[in-house]
Amino acid sequence: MPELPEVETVRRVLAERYTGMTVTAVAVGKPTFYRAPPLAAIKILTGGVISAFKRRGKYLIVEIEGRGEVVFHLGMSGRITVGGESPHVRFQMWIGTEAVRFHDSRRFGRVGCPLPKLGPEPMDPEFTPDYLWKLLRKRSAPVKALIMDQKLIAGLGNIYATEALHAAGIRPGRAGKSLTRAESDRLARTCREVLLVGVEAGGATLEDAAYLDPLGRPGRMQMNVMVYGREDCGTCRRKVVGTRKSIGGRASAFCPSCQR
DNA sequence: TTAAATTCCTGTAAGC
DNA sequence: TGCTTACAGGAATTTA
Repeated sequence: MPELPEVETVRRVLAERYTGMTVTAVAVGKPTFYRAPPLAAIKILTGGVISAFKRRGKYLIVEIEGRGEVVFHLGMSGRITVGGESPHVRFQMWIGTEAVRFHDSRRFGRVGCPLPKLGPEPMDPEFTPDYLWKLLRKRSAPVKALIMDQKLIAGLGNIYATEALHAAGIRPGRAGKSLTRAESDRLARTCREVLLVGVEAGGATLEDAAYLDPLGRPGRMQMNVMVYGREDCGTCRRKVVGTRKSIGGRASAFCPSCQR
């Protein structure tokens, strides 16, 4: 599922290919994909010149010269492709002669939604060890739920939160306030690192809801995954412990040996 | 204020 | 083989 590195990879491909070009036409898919058609988005995009593709957390933003921005969220099964058919096309725009399509089988994605309030991204300057420490020290919620809360930190989903906690040697179910200052500092560093490695690798293409970039290319982050979706820990080879729907209503995994 | 539960939706996999 | 059921996921919304 697309998290920050996957969305960033999509953004880079689109920016490289289409910045400065005109959106010649727009079409929406089945009405069932929308509670209400994204009329404002259609109006902004149609005939507009793309000045930039931006990203905030897991949100992709298309900026149209002199008109404003249109926000996309890929949800968990959302994909953007250049050309490419599927029964799940919910939005498409023609840029030059190419059709850029938004597919979304599970319909958790959004087109033309408002950009919500988001916390800093782990690579932002304001995401300091102090910032994370102040956030965790008074909270009783599981640390994994806290670092996945987009209002607090933007960009981490289940895969990267799981990996950051593993790299920091912290169990996901621990209360935020149970972490020591040293653990919190370590986690601040690993949150940033896993995302940077993810971006560098072009995202993670795992078996479930496999992510591909707009040109159909897989990412390479799965090579670096140590616990998420694995049977054995990539560090010590011991059996990974998985729990379902336990933390923040989501499945969790950790290595009982590396994460004390 | 915070935390937990519920909702949305469908492809996939497991079980009978 | 064909059917039913449970479950995964992000974020908005509701309830406690």
